[in-house]
Amino acid sequence: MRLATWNVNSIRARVARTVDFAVREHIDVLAMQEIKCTPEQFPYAEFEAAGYEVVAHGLNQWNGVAIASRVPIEDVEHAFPGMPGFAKGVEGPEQPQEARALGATVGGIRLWSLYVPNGRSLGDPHYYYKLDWLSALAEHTSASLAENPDLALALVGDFNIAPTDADNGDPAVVPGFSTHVSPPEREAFAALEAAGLQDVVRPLVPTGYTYWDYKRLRFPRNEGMRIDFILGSHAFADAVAGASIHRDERKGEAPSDHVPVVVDLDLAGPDDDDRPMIF
DNA sequence: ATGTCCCCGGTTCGGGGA
Repeated sequence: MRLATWNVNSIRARVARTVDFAVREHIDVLAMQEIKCTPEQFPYAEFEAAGYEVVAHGLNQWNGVAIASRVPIEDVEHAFPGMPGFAKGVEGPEQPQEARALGATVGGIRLWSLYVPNGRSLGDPHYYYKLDWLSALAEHTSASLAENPDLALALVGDFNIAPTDADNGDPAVVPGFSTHVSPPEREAFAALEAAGLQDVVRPLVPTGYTYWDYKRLRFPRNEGMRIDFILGSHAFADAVAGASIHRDERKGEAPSDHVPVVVDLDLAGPDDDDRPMIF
């Protein structure tokens, strides 16, 4: 099975590109972030014509997450337990949850398509929201794996954190002044690993960015960031047979500012490979 | 160069977000 994650930066603006990629790369399950639409607005027809079922979670023009799959999508959740909410100028527990997490079981994997809050700037209420959100995510991960240590759990998406200095090539993102690289954010990312997850792509693709700002020629200069990840439990990681970061998807007409991250999985069970066999 | 791109409201532009 082939699993991908991609912050598409508006699915309506990029549906042809997104489906073309999924078909061309034989993606079985595609987790998307920043669909920027409601389920009513989602362009289902293009995905269905290519053989994908879609579950979408979006509340308005902001955020939004979805999963497209060629295998059945089951047990959908629109937030993980304990997920904090946020609203500008609103304090306390009455803050509404945003459309940043979509959980589903696909092909025996418990999958979360995640769009971690950006943080905006150090000290901004959104920055503390980001840290709280990640802390709750680590709590949920710990609880899930405590209940079933052999769960094939995958947290995928845009984490909005560059875990190491090598993951930041954007000269505007300055340690000490910028989000994405601050010690608390990196500690929050490490806490996900401590909860029982590992970055299954980095051992196979040690270098490379997944995002380049639209501004200031960041892509031609290759001044990007590695902020999109596939984190898996040991049962998931054991099935990983390959990985790739599709840098070319940042090229051409009207690209997203992020590119797809892909893993190939060797899963137990019946042959789920839809590619033609060649002898 | 606050340098781009996307959404919305309700319209040819400003605001918000990343």
